[in-house]
Amino acid sequence: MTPPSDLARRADRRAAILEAAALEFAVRGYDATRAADVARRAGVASGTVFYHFGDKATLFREVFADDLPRARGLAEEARRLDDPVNAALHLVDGLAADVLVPGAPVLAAELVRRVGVDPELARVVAETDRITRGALAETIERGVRTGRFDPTLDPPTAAGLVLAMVDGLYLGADPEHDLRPALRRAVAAYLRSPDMTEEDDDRPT
Amino acid sequence: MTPPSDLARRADRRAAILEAAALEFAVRGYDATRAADVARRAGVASGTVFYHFGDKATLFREVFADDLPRARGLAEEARRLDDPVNAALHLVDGLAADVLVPGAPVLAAELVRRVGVDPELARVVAETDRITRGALAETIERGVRTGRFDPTLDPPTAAGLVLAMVDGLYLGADPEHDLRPALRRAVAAYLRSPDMTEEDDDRPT
DNA sequence: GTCTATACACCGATAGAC
DNA sequence: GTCTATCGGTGTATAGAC
Repeated sequence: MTPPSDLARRADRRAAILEAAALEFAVRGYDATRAADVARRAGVASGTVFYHFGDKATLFREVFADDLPRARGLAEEARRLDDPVNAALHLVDGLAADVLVPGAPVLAAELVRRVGVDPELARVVAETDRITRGALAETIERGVRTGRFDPTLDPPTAAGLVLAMVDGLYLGADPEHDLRPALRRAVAAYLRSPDMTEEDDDRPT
Repeated sequence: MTPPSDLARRADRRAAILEAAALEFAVRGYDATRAADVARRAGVASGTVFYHFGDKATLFREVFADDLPRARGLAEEARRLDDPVNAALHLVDGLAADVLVPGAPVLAAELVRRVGVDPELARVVAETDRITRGALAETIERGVRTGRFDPTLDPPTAAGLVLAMVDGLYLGADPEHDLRPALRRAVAAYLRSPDMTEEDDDRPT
């Protein structure tokens, strides 16, 4: 259980600020979110935010800190799935997991913009992208080789397109209509070998 | 030719400011772009920017002023194409026309964010979206009815997914790799009736 | 570690000369 | 119509008390 109080308290504070920051960034965007807003929502003073994170840019980066390990895990899982169709759809499901969380469109949009401004953030995002893109391209290549996918597909290009589809879902994200089932279907149709007319590619999440 | 000098000069100035604004917004984003930046690039004084556009929010909105008429024109063209496949791909081509212009990702991201902040902008974007989405859904419905498309497709949902794909292309936009050909292929594969194994859907831009 | 209070920089928008 | 000059509002980050 490790020493309870102080270390845990510190982590709690950090986590509270981080959660508040994610929420505020997601509704107001980066610039419009003031440190005071985050502090109020987290129930701390504005100075405390800076004590823990140094500056606002770092706070924003930390909101996305989990993405990289998550991407690694997802890539690993995909590699373990024998069927390329299942593997590709598993990647898509994992990447699109958060599309319906409120504020996702704004948060995604802000991420795109901040990447052009914050080189450290760009580095992390590029690495995450490299892993995801690699896993997807690898999966597609596997499908092409085994005849399950359209042999005229260029795996890196196809991977790029599938990733773009997922990104697009984040932008439009309407909580009323979950487009993820349609996305699965479209991805499957795009990748599938043209001569496999009938094939069941449904799979429970 | 209409009276040359003053009226034309005014329009030129406006256009110059608008072009400068689009460029600046596309690289720095909305908040980080100062009126002075736009003014400098346009070769005018900062006060002149406010004289022509009133405030920064209006300036940003005006950058997208062309989108609505463009959407109307595109929808009209699609309606005139008999073949649903050609019509759908024509819409996709038109919507994705600007993916490769430098700064497109940031501009697209900023648009998403500003829509949540500027109700007037939201109104215009919603109207543009309504037109595009309607034309696409209508086209898909036509394709389903005539047996060219997958009969299990729900036209509004499918339209939403196709629009999301296009949006996704704007986000990732890498000038090195034009994903639009892959997009055309994916859209065609997604919509196409599963029992039409062999079909030529290529068409010059 | 966390708070309060504030210094300092910055930028949108305006006023008024030309 | 366009410029120069400036003001007011705002928000990051820090300094120092507790």
